[in-house]
Amino acid sequence: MSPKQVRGEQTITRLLDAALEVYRERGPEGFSVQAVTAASGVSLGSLYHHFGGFDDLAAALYGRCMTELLDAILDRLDRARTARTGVRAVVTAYLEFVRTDPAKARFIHAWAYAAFLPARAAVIAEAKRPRIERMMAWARPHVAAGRLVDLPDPYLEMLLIGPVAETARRWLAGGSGIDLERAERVLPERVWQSLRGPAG
Amino acid sequence: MSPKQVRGEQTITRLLDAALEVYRERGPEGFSVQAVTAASGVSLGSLYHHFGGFDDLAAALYGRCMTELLDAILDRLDRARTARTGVRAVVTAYLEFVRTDPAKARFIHAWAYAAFLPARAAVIAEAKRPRIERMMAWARPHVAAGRLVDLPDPYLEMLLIGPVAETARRWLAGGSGIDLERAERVLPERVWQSLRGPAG
DNA sequence: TGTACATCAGTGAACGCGCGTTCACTGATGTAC
DNA sequence: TGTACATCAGTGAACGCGCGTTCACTGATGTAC
Repeated sequence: MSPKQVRGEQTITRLLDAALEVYRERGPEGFSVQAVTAASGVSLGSLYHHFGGFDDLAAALYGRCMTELLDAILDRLDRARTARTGVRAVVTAYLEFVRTDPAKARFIHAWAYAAFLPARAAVIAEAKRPRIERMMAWARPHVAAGRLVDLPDPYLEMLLIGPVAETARRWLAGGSGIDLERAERVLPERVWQSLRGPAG
Repeated sequence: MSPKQVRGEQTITRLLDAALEVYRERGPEGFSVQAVTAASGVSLGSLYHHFGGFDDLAAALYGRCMTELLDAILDRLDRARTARTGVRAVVTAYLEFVRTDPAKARFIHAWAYAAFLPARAAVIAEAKRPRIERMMAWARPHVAAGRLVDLPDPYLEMLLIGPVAETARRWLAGGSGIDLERAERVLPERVWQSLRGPAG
């Protein structure tokens, strides 16, 4: 997890790449150490040299996927000028990410639940916090100006992410008549309506 | 799963009760056939007499929990007179359910993801469909009158359930500064804002 | 520049544990005449 | 009402598979003088 040589860094990358690939192709059932080592060409012992256990590898992959998702969102958010376009950008970026890379999205959603144990929850929160914080920092001036509703951060986040996260989950679970592109057209404005403040 | 004697019905109930209890006390890690048989006092063979496999038992438990949740919501919805109070009732009822019986809520959220396999997804959808349909039937006249926004059913559902589901998930995962009672005060009105139509 | 040593990285056979599942069986309940 | 038979329900020891993990080892890279 903290290699001292470049070679080690590369091995870790190869493992995480292979892990995602395994998950993409065989789903949660086929996601195992043996499958990952086979797919990566890295030996079992080497995997254990870099990770404390298989769960740590999964946590690392989760962190990587989550970081990508949040960065994709933040990238869009930075270019938004108004409160409304900002909110819409977040929703759109999330849905686009899911559509573009369903495997990563699926891993994120599936794995949030292995995160029941407090120990892992902390690691995960650590990866997310600075980026969520940036999102909230973006919101703050809009809240102050009354363009966004004045709520404690977590509830703002839930309203912003809830509908898209649920939509993603349903779509990833298959069927259920959800079309992501339609969601991209329909949801952003509605989420904005839930978040606009008295001056918005 | 379809017993021909009352005795069988009782055994199934005992198994499902025990399964929930095991899940409540030992979490997903400790959720196993052996644990369930031990907790229920029902023998392994008997469990397999009634269920095709352990997954089927889990699916049955999921169905039972989900039904309870949806019924709790529908019960509140039936007593709502306006579009606004209806939307608020759904949000409140969901959060109350989570607060009252976290184990059931946790099982629902955790298990929605074992449902990746199409076969099980169908079973689950079957349990939910009539009740979701009732929710949507409630919405339809309000949509027609312009009091609720005119969206295809799935997206309406996502906007209605998304923020609460995500809130529940976070709260169940522990920490993250979410207080359910505060959510009950704050979210309903915001969800309503996202769903109100031009005449609402 | 060369050598000796320490640390990091990688190897893969072997292991043990716990899981879901099976199976040959006994006991209880229902049914037909 | 009593008896014979069929089906349903329940039992628990035993099994095998696949999983994550360990470990004694070799090879590669970095460092000190």
